[in-house]
Amino acid sequence: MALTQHQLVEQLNVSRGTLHRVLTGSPLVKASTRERVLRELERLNYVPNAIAQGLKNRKSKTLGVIGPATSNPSNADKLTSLYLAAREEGYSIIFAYSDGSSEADAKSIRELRSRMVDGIIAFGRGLPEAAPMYRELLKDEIPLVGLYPTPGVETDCVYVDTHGAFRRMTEHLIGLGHKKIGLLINSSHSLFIRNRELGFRDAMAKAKLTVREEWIASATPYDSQGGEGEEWEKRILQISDYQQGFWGASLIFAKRQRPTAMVCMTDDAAIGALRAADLAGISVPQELALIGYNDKEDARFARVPLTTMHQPDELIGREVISLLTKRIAGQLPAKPVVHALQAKLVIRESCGKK
Amino acid sequence: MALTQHQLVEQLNVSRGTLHRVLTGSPLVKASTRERVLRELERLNYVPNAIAQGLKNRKSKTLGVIGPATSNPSNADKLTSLYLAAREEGYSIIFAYSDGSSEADAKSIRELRSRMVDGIIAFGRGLPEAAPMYRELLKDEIPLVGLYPTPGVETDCVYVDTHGAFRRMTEHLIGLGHKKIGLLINSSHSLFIRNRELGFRDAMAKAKLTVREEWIASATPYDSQGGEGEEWEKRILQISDYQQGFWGASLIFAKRQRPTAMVCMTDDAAIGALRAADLAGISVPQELALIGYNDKEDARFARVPLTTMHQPDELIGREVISLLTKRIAGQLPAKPVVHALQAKLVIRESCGKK
DNA sequence: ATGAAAGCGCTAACAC
DNA sequence: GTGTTAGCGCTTTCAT
Repeated sequence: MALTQHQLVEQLNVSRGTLHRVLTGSPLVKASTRERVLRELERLNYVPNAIAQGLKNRKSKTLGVIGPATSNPSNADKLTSLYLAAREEGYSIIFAYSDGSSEADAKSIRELRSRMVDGIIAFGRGLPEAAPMYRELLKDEIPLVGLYPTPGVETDCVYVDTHGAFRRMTEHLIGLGHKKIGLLINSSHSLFIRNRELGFRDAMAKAKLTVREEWIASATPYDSQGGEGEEWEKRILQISDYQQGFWGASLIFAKRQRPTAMVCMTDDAAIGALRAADLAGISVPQELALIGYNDKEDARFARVPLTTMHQPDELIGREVISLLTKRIAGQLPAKPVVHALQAKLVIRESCGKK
Repeated sequence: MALTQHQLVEQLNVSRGTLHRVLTGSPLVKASTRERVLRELERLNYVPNAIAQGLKNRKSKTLGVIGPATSNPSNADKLTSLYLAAREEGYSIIFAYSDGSSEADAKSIRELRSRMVDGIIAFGRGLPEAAPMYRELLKDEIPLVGLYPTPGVETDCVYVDTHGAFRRMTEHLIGLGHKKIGLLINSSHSLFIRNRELGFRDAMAKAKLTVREEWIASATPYDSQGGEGEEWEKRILQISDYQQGFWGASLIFAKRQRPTAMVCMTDDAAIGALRAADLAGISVPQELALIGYNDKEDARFARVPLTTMHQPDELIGREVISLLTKRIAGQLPAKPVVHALQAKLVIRESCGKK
């Protein structure tokens, strides 16, 4: 069905060598031959067989994407920008979704290795549990770039500095005069989440403000007191950020004393908190300032438009692909490159105008 | 680096034939040999080279996904379920995002053809403009299943019946006693959108209710009166559903007479309308009932939890893959299979409880 | 400037 | 029950 070079050679009366030279733009071809061949190629709509090329070159020109790349709009945007940047460089993307469990990861890794991907991009949340998988990949010397640092894994990484972001969010609130500041977070052990809390605590400490633990709502599955490991992480993931925000905030509102501001894990959590505040008759931002994270579109259209942090998702794709292709080409020193990008504060109404 | 059968054969003291027979589970191998080989395979962590297999078998065991597969949470969910179902069948997914413009489509198609995908899944919105691309694919006899019917294209298709869904949404409102019903829609020429309006009009006609055109807000780019073609579609896409809902509703609220209920294109549009209502001091659902479509998580957490339609996104993946693999295997009659799934009404509060 | 031929890792048909 | 071999479509080296 699809045209092969073999068939082409017959039709065009040239040798495979010449055909190949035309195809690769080598100058060692007579201009008239080149032109004729090119014209025919166009007419016959020849598409080279990337599978055969891959086998021969031992480079498939594909990149694998592993992890929960579609689990939220921000990740989905990253995936899109990854694809666009990869295509510029002649790479295709093999999508190997994984919910982050080790069986799912293992399956995906096997799949990608079998497809001879030239490199892998790992969506992850910085869970220590995921380290063994990454290490296996590194052992095989497959170029790997992470979208969040995984504790105990030394690899290339392009990520948004959530620690710094939450520091700045908290500072924003402090700058607005708030002293009684709460935090809506969850009890995941992922760095992705833990760093948010650390950023918050850092800013509070730096401003010599005391952190009241009762104002930290660390959402936890209803029927349990705490836990760890994959099973635990999975259960946390099952509670949506909205719910975490809603119940977390409701719990805090029930205390004798309330904070005047809350730093929220995500926009969704902030929107959940906003609803809880509405229901409790607490006005935002007058009685309670709320700051979110992600700048998803919903943030702008929340009942009170959310002040939040915007992540440069579009940029991430470019950075990752640029790093990964250089790594594949062996143009990078052995030492892993870690590239932190900064989120940007977007001021809207949920902390008061200004 | 990666182990090949050639190397394996040396280490294991068996022939390629026997190795292959073990690998494919053929019974024509002495049990003891099989066991020994299997054990070694495991120990050495052999992963077959899918590229070489693909070249040899002339089946890459990959499926291409084309179109805006990450552009909204519903599509992203479909992509995930597609991946999971495909993996069950031994297929990998090549992700070829396209915004739906013909250049982007053409690039993606070329990419997928070059990768020898065994089949293609097309995310699309039922735009007549997209027909030529699909037809090119069909001409090459690449199995193709669409996720929405494209006018003028005869191909396998698994989709959610939005026409019926909007009929039922409207009927729900009518059943609640509403007679003055508006519609928030946009001016895309895609079937994906047009069918919603048709469903609405059908239900109104059937109930002998007059459709007041002034209550139909058909969002249009600000600086223009109408248009068509790719450029037009692209501009509409740039206006978010929230904005379309917000401005569309605001426009309707400004009329001398207002509807008592509105059917909204999507949940986001409904949330936009809800905000417009809040700002205009119109209470939902008492003065205005609002019904959305998609049941995205935001719908449940809107200020007034949205009554909406839930799409079986998880199911779609299975259906599509099942259809596509059968088509690839030649187990289907030539006549395209079109499979419409039904969305389900989810009653919450935005139309009044009940 | 052009052509011929070997081989990437795998499968399958055929020989033993 | 096991071994051998030709070739899938392409690239690349070497010869002409």
